[in-house]
This record gives sequence, structure tokens and C-alpha cells, in this order.
Amino acid sequence: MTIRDIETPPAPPPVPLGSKERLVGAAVSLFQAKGFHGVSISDILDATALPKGSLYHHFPGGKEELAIAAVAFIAGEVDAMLAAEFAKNKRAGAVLLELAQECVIWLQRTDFTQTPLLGLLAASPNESALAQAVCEAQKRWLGRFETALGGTQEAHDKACLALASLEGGISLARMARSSDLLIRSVTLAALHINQR
Amino acid sequence: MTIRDIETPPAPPPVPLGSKERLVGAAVSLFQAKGFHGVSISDILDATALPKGSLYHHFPGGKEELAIAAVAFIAGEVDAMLAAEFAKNKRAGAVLLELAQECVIWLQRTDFTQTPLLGLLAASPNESALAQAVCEAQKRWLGRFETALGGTQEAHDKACLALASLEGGISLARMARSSDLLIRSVTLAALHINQR
DNA sequence: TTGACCATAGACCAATCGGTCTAGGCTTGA
DNA sequence: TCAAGCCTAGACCGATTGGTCTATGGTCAA
Repeated sequence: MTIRDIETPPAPPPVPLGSKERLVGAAVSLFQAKGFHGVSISDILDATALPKGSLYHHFPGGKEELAIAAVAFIAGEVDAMLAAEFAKNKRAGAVLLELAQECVIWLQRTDFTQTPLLGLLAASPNESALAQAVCEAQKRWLGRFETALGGTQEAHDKACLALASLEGGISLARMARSSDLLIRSVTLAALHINQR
Repeated sequence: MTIRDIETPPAPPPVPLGSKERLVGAAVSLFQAKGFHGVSISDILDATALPKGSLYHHFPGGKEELAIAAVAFIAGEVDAMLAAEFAKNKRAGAVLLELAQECVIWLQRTDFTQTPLLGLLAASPNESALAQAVCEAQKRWLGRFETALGGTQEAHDKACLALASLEGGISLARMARSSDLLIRSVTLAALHINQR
């Protein structure tokens, strides 16, 4: 059970999307690259080549509502992947490695500018609806691992370690511009999680 | 070897400081609470009750230079603590738990508004001097664990797991407003690091 | 007492922020 | 052909941003 520092596979071809989807897509990329406060409305408009009116038509709540939509998108994608992997009766450690592998690909493809998962959106206004959305997403992911591991107290602990080593590893890897740190920490964590 | 969800001890009494130290102190608190982009110059001036002229006198480089000073301060504090703990011939796992305990106290004392270590400053402009400062601080901490664990490849891996579980655990704990997630993940990681 | 120097003080600046608002298509079903 | 919706388009707004600049204090050596 290993994780390789593979060459980056090519990005999938883009598909034509409606304005709303394009806004969410750009928001996901930008927020994952610079965090909530690091991205301005005009950054998003520049990226999508859409006028301001469109943004506030689809997201009357403005920047925060768009950010929440971005969080929901990410949360859903990851959750779906976890559900699919666990449905194959894979062990939790293997699923963790699979997810980490995906993150490594993402980091490399974006030259370490984009942070997978929700790490950078953790720097959002405290007590805000956005922070709550991030929190709930992480709880869902945590729950996936926890139930897959048996739902016991020990399972809860292991699930915490899984997600923490992943989020922390991503942060370290991004800073150092090397997937190595992420791979190392997650591999060790997976080893420990799998053993009975 | 456990870590308790203790009651928050009272904060130490403040000492009179010069303007420069007060600026760095406020910068540390604010950046740890809201990240680089989430804090404005006037936030810092409000917190210190100093005029703008003072800030740009002590830090001609402006916001980024001040942020770098804040990072250096945090990095030094943590590094000193690590050095002191390892000097007592403690095992790496125990030191990790000690550091985590300190973080838990910090989180509780600030009602989960402030993020210990450098997690939130990871959301800084890519390729900037600030990002590099954060990166080097984390490398120093990583190095402490690595050498304490013997300097082997295995030591490197374990050091990665230690720091990742800590940073990741802090992020999860802050979002969930509960030290539990941090304690769980770090305890498991420490267990795994200590075993031969 | 004087002048040099460090630090404070805050007015001032262009640029940008998030957000509002009105005007104009474009596509519907009637 | 018309009216009603949805969506685009971007001018416009006050507030705030990071940063510059000059004026003024306060201290100390000469």
C-alpha cells in the first residue's frame, strides 16, 4: 500500500457551462488559492468574464453566498468520492490514501497554488454562515471515516487522525511546494488506522 | 500519556512594552485570528492605539514586513519551547503532546477565535517573502522533531505526521469549536510516533 | 540653548473594496 | 405582436484599503 509521486496527468477538457456554474467554478479555484479575504469580487468577474449584474442576480447574498456555494460544491465532490470508495469495501486507510493521491495530483497540476479541500477557507469570518458551512462539510467527511471504521470511540479517534493528517499534510506540502510532506504523513496515518 | 481537556488557566498579566513590540503583539493576535488578508492596517492601529506614522516608522515595508515579524515571533517562541522540551530528553511523542496541550489552552483562552501556530498565515500571497517565512518556520519545527527521532528516513516521516496532525487538528478543532478533535488526532499520532 | 535625531501624529492620496441600481437585450408563451 | 420573465451589462456609490507625506513632539549630547 503506497502512494507514488506520479507525473501530473493532463487536466480534463473543459465543458460549456452556464453563468452560475462558471461563477461557482471560478470561486472554487480562487478561494482555494487565496482564501476568502484574499479574493475580491472583481477577481471572480475577471476570471469568468461576466458582469457584476450576473453575480448578484445568481447570488443576491454577494461574496459570502458565492463562497458558501463553493464550499458546498467541494464538500459534495469529496463526499461523493468517499461514498464511492467506501462502497467498494475498501479499508479506511486505503480510502485515505486514495483521497490524498487525488490531492497530490491537484497540488501538482496547479503548481501548488491551489489548496485542495477546505483548508484555506478556514480563514473565514468567525461565527459566519460560511464558517459553519466549512465546519459541516468537515463533519460529513469525518462521519464517513468514522462509520466505515465501526462507529466506536476508537473509530472516531482514527477518523480525526485521518482528516487532520490530510489537512495538515496539505498545508505543509503547499508551503514547501513538495507533495512529499503530504504523502509521508498520510501514509503513516493510514498505516496506523488500518491496524487493528 | 494523556492530554486532558483542562479548564482554561488565567492569562498572564500584561507587561508594558514599546511601540514596536505592541505592534508585533497585535499583529500576532490579529493574523492568527483572521489570516493575512483578513486584517487591515487600521485593525492593527486600533488594537494598539498607535498612529499610522509609528507603524511605517518601525516597519517601512508596511503590512507584509509586520506580518513577517509576527511570523518570526511565533516561530521563535515555538522553536524555543521545542528546544527546551527536547533538552529534557523527552520522547518526541511526549513533546508533541506538550505542544498540543499548549495549543488547546490557547484555543480555549481565546474562545477558538485565535489559531495557534501558523495555520491561518498559510493563506498568504503565494511566492511572497511572507510565505517563505512561514515555510522556513515550519521547516525548523520539522527539523526539531526529525533530529530528535534519530534523523533517519523513518524519523522524517514521523516528524511529518507529528506536525501535520497538529496543524490539521488545530484547524478541525477551531472549526468545530472543540479541542476534542485536536486532542484525539495528536494523541493517536504521538502513540504511533513513540512506538519503535 | 541649540541642533540632531528618533518617534509620534494624523491629514491626505489614488485605488480598490463590496454592493446597489437602472437600462437593455433575449427568450418565452399568449 | 405583445408583455413578462430571466439574465446581462456596467455606471455608480460610499466606505475602506495600503501607503505617503509633512508637521510636531520629546530626548539627549554638545
